[in-house]
Amino acid sequence: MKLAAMTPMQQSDRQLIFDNEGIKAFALQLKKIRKREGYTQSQLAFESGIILSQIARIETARINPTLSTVFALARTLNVPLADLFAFELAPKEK
Amino acid sequence: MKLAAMTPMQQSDRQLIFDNEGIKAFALQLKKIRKREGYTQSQLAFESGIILSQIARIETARINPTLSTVFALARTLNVPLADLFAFELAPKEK
DNA sequence: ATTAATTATAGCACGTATGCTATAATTAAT
DNA sequence: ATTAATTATAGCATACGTGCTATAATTAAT
Repeated sequence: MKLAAMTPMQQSDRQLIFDNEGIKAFALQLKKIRKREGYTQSQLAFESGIILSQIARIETARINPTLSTVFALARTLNVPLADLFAFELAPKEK
Repeated sequence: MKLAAMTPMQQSDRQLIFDNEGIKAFALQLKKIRKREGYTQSQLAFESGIILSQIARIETARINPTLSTVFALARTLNVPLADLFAFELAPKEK
């Protein structure tokens, strides 16, 4: 029996967005600033309350972090938010 | 019978962060820039692909948006990311 | 005052961010 | 070469962001 026959397997038509380009750019930016400020992932994790594995996931662009997470990192690194976002997004082609 | 007796009701000890202050500041900033750029929520929704209700939720600081969402908004509004984050977070007290 | 436009709220389903814990892989130090 | 430190990966449970649809509330226009 074919698997498809028993499992409906209907995928959602609705698409969530994962902005690969932006997420990668942010990952780089965070890593850069973290090092610039002399933090290891481990220290940053401890002081910010964001778990280490999560910081690694962010810096390797595996996930799409929330603002609260980013805010916690910026606060700990003691840098303006704008610093973490000082990179260019490719403009939307219309 | 007491409700507590039948339902375990054990809440997770783990705490997720919702940075109320930051989320509120971002909400204001988005609203400000959206208007400055002459967009209604509805237009912004349509062009960015972010659903209207979601934009309202963001501007009323009900949710903690993801970076991909913010990136989509910045792209549509055609403003640098740093603009959306041009506000101060209260420094972390240690 | 009515009507239209805009913004806000509500509830649901689904996907995924996060915390947690453990381990592997990589890099730095000795 | 070993050891230590740092970073990356994995799998799970839980919370919650997002899309979707519908409706209410508010504000602007006539």
